[in-house]
Order: sequence, then C-alpha cells, then structure tokens
Amino acid sequence: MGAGLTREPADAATGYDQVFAFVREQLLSGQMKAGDRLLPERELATRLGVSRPVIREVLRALAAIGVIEIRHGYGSVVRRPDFAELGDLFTMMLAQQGEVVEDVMEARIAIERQAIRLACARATSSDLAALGEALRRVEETVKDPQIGGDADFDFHAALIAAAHSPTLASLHAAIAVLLKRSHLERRERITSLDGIETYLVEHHRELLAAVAARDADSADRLLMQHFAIGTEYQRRAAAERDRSPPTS
Amino acid sequence: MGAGLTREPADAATGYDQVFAFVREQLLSGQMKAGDRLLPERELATRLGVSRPVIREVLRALAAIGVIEIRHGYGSVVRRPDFAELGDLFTMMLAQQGEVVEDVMEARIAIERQAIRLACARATSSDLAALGEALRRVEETVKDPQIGGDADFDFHAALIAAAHSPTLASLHAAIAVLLKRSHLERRERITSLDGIETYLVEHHRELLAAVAARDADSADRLLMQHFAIGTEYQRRAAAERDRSPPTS
DNA sequence: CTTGTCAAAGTGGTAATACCACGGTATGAA
DNA sequence: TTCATACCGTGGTATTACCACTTTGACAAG
Repeated sequence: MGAGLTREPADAATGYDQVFAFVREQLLSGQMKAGDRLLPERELATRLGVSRPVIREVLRALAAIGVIEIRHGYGSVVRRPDFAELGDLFTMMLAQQGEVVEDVMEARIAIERQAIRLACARATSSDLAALGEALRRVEETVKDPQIGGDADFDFHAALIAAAHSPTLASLHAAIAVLLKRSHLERRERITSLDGIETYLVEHHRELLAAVAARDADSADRLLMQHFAIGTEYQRRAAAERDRSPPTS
Repeated sequence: MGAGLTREPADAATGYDQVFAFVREQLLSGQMKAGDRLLPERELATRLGVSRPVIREVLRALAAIGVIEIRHGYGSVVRRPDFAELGDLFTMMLAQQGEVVEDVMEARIAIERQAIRLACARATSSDLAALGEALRRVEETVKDPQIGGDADFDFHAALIAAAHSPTLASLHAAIAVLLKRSHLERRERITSLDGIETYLVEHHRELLAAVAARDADSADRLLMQHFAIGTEYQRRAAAERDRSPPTS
C-alpha cells in the first residue's frame, strides 16, 4: 500500500481499506481539519461495521504518516501538516541512493532562484523585517561555522517564506536536514579565507537590498554569485592583488 | 509520532513502541534489506512477547510509510525506498494548505530550469534517446488533452532524469501528482487555440535540440517560453494577423 | 521422467470478548 | 473558591476462533 492516502483502494477492498478510505475522505473533503478529534474507536467500529482492531490498524497507519496523533485516554486528533516530518524520511531515502550532500546544492539553487524572484514581487514589510532580523543573526554568528551555518540557513528560509509559495516552501522543508548539513560544510570550507566574514555579511545584505528594491534580475545574479561564494571571493582577492603593487 | 522511523521512541514504551523500535533497528542496521521477508506475525508476537494485534498495528504503520509491503498469504516484505510513494502524501499535505494547483508551477519552473542546465552538461546518448522517444509520444498524443498531458509530463520527467541529480529527481517525484494535474489543466486550457498542436510539438523538439547541442542558455530561454506557452502563442498569432490582411 | 492437479500447511484479515491504563470532568468536602 | 477523589470515556492489549489467500508437496497421469 505505502503512503496511499490519496490513492484508490483495491477493488477487493478489505475492511482496513474501506476504513482508511472513509477517514481519508473526511480529511480531503475538509470535514476534518487540524485539531479536530476523530470519533472514538468503538464508535467508528460500530458505524463502519468492522471490529475495533481494524480501526486501530488504520489509526496507527495514519499516525505513522503524521496525519493524526493518537492520545491515550483522549482520542485521535488531526494534526496540522508538517513538512518537516517528511525531512527525516526524505533524508533517509536519499541517503540510500548514495552521496547526495553535494547534489543537494542543485535543489537549493533551483528552489532559491525561483523563490527570490517571487520574493521580489511578493515580499511584505513583515517579510523584509524578518529578513533584516535574519541578517542580524548572520552577522553576529559569522565567526562560528556551526551556529553561523544555522543562521545562514535561516536567512535563506526567510527568503523562501517571503516568496509566499507553499509548494516551494514545502520542498525546502523536505530537504532541510540535508541543507543544514550543506550550509555547515560550506561554512567550514571557506572559513579560512581572509576577510570572508565581512564579505559574507555584505553579500547577504545586498541580497536583502535587492529584494527590498524589487529587483529580480539583480537578486538572481547576486544569488548565483552567492552559490559560488568561495570561488568568487578568491577571484576578487586575486583581482585586488593585481591592482595594488606590493608595498614592501 | 509521525513518520518517525529515524526517531527515538517515547521512554514509557508501549508494546507498540517496542515492536516498532525492534523492526526499525533491523531495517536501519542492514539486517533486513529490500526484498527480505519479515518473520510471520504469530512468530514475531511470540518472540517479542506481545499479542498479534499489536504486531499487526506495527506492520500497518510500516506499510503506511512505504517501508514494507504486506502480502496476504505470503508475509510482509521490505520495500525499496520509492519517492513516488511520497507523492500522494505530499499532495494531501499541500492540499490542506489551500489552493496549490497554480502554485505548483513555481516548483516546476524551479526544478526544470536547474535540471535542464544540468541536462545540457550531463545528458548521455541514452538520455537523448529517451527524450526522443518521449517527444514521439508527445507528438502522437497531442490531440488528446488527457493522454497528451501525461505524455507532456513524461517528456519533462525525461529531462529531469537527464540531469542526473537524485535530489532534483526526488523532489520532482514528490510533486508528480500535482504536476500531472497541472499538465492536464494547461492542456485543456490551450486546446482550443488554432495551430497549437504543431506549436507544442515543435517547441518540445526545440527543447530537445538545445539539450543535444549542450546550449544551456538557449535551453533555459526556451523553457521559460514553454512555461508561458498559452500567452506566447496568442502573442504570435496576433503578430501573424497584423502582418497578413484578411483575404475575404 | 515430466507435468498438472489438488489438498494441506502456513500466512494474513477479521470478529468478539475481556480487562487494564490513562486523561478529563464532575462532585463533594474543606 | 480550591483541592482531592471518584467516575466515565477513551485508548492499549490479550486471547480465542474462524475465514481468505498463497505456497508447497504429494500423487496421478501421460
């Protein structure tokens, strides 16, 4: 069966399949929403004409995919969808496909390029305030790769939130575990470059300025530079050196 | 609990939690791998000192997250991870967040733009052959929005496969259900435009040609036109009309 | 010897009944 | 009014019995 909440049951429907379909319909049709309590097991069993263990099997399945939460003595409650719940599963599944820490950059580039274009069109003043706060945290944590990597991730998550695209946000959340690891590794890799801290902070500031100016093309260009950040910084350092002859 | 195959069980462990942890450990440690059959329910119950219904609840949960497949009369088999299994779950979770059919275009644009750049660099001859075959199917199904929409989706999936990025591929698979719906709706929307069929097929052909030519900038430009396909075609039809006076 | 058929064994699917554990609410006493 | 306790409702589990499906082995026929 698998995570088949939106899939049709087999024609020779078992009791389990019929109950699953019933609950699924309630969820998809909007009759039940986050916070609502399902009918008690005994009542569901009576109403649906099955035994209570079958109900329990369905509820366990729904709980396993994060759709409900079973509370002993209280009942089963519909949960608000949380894409971060998928993160662990996603990470594990990807990990079984071989080395993906580098490849996750491709997904990051894809999502952020589109998100920043949307952010230039859609960002609200409170989105910009959130970005400003995230920038402040990037600045104050820039010396520490671990905390700084997390702050870096948060800045980019705020960018994606400013895009107001639920689909992009959900994809980003699904790969968040891998992205955080990627942010940390990139930070560790570039931390030894002279002057990188100032460059990092200024670059994030320029990204925020482009969004505030609603300049999608500049934002995109800056973002591409951002993804090449170690390479770019070394190129600029070399250019500065060529322009300033040695003073010794 | 949620999709917590990689998460620690609660300390006050129920029978269910203990059994779940036992099976989980077998899976994560590599003792059990895809294709392996779990012990029969009755034997698991005896060995773990719980009743059979508890075992069944655990197995249902594992099946719901796609980790195993329960086969009547045969036993429960460990499954190979399959991102398409996440698709239904993803779709359901997104659907609870309001209208996402239009918004899924943003994710599509993000993924495909990055994928086609990678495809220009990485596509093998067998990727190009697969794209050619997908193009042939687009051509032969172009008159039917339903089947044509599916063929259209398959062409774009072949593009993403040619990128050889597991992360992008998995994200695409996760939103495949929504994308197929989106492809169909777009097809239905433009199906009444005169000459659209030829235009559609030619446009897909040009996309394939750009990938074969390893021309990432052209590919990206063509792709952006592709996403605006209804608008673009109407603009060209108007330009043709302005250039050719009526013959009546 | 090979192939086909059928029955038995093993495995999952379900129902019914009983009882224990937890959480929330209502009632009574201070 | 506040606190403690009892009760009720809900989930967690065990046991027993029986049905449905799949596989394997034995036997018969060619």
